[in-house]
Amino acid sequence: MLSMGLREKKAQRNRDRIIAEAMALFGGSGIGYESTTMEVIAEAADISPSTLYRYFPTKDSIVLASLMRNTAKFSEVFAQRVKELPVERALAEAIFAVLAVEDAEPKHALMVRSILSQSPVARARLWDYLGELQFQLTRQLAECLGKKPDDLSINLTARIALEVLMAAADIWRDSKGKVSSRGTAAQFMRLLREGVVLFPDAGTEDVSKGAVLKKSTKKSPVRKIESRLRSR
Amino acid sequence: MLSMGLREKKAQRNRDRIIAEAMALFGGSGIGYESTTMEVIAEAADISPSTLYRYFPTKDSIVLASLMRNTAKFSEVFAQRVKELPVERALAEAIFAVLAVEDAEPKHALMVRSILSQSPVARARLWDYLGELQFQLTRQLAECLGKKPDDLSINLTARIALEVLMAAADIWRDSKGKVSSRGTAAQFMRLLREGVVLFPDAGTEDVSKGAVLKKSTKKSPVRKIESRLRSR
DNA sequence: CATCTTTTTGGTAGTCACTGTCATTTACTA
DNA sequence: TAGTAAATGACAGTGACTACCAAAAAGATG
Repeated sequence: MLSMGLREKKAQRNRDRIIAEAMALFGGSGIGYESTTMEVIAEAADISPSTLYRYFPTKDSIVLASLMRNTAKFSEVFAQRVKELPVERALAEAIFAVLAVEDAEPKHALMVRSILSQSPVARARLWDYLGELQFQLTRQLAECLGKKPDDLSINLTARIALEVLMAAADIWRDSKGKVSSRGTAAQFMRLLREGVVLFPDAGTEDVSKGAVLKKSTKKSPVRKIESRLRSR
Repeated sequence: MLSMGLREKKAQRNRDRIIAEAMALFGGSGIGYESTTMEVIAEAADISPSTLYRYFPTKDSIVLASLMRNTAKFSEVFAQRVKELPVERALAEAIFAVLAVEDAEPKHALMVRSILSQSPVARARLWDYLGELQFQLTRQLAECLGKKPDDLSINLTARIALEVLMAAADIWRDSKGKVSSRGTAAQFMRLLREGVVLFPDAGTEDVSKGAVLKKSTKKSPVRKIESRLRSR
């Protein structure tokens, strides 16, 4: 019961075969993402279109399956490293780990990026997936630091971490693999550490008037609560 | 010649009518995004499907047109304010300006967000649009600060600014409009200013070995702002 | 091994977003 | 008023994706 039966083995074989054939058709020496129909993919993988749709409900899910093999590293590495390292180090290493995978297989990574640039829907899926990653990371960070998941500083940190990851990958892709993505990420981290952030340290109050958080009441004369809330 | 002829007037009327009818059908008391076919929209707007496709090449472009009316404020306000204010203030005001528009029309904003959650393709378009915004902002910032557009600190600043904008909007949406988006944005800015950023100040080099960028040889002054690292 | 059940597969028909073409109508112009 | 260029609408596709049903394959049971 524990070992895979003939059924599951076949299914796994089919899944791998579909991804391989599809990616070959999509990028590189193939015919491009848009002009590769699901029928063609099915034919290349020796199954019927119906069955293909049963394995992958949408065309872009094939690309996503390929992409997730890389990004899955993130949460994994972070969860492991955070046990023995300070949070910020674990975060950095998780970022480097994902980028290292892409560095190791530049052809595959560039192909995925190429497909992404061809298909808005694929991009949408990636975005959704990043949202999930962010959600997950937020919870992990909250747990490590003993804060609530809806803490704004946690939220911001998770967002920025993933933004650094994406930014480094973007710049790497734009340079066609010439600049090291890990180097770029390291520079971003240094910039963050040094405080490049361009935000005013005063005067935001008048612009964001009425910016009271949560259930703070409608009592108008409590302007000072604002500063108390934000000074923490 | 300069004044709009009958043709352009009619076209404008059609555009407005299409957007209005479509948005009514998509959200709120309508029948939802997916189940509203282009044919139905055409019928509601009193034109043929062919003509509808001539006005809006894709279904999601109708949503996007509605969304852009808000986000267009960003570059506009920034370009204007940066003339008389320091860059960081102008950036903050641009963010607040966009959020203010959403605050002013919460029903419309929530509807757009609802549609976005229904359609991956619409999300993809929004993402693409954000990419353009980021590109534009990067150039604007570079010009203001006298740096090259491919400067990493510029790149990072633009990304973070838009991330703050999106984050505030996200949180506002998740709270169904209860928390002030401008207040949240202000808090994010404060956190950034105080240096919440969780990144190590040493040891990144060994992980990102070989990560040498153009002029990265320049060793920067080590400012340890990190003393305030969130260790609570 | 034969039989029964469950899962997997393939085929068929349909919906809908979107494209291309072409004749017709409509707004502008000489 | 006639002529031109643009806008429109009808029609016929293509391709992603869905729903449905019958046949084949895998597993369980006698």
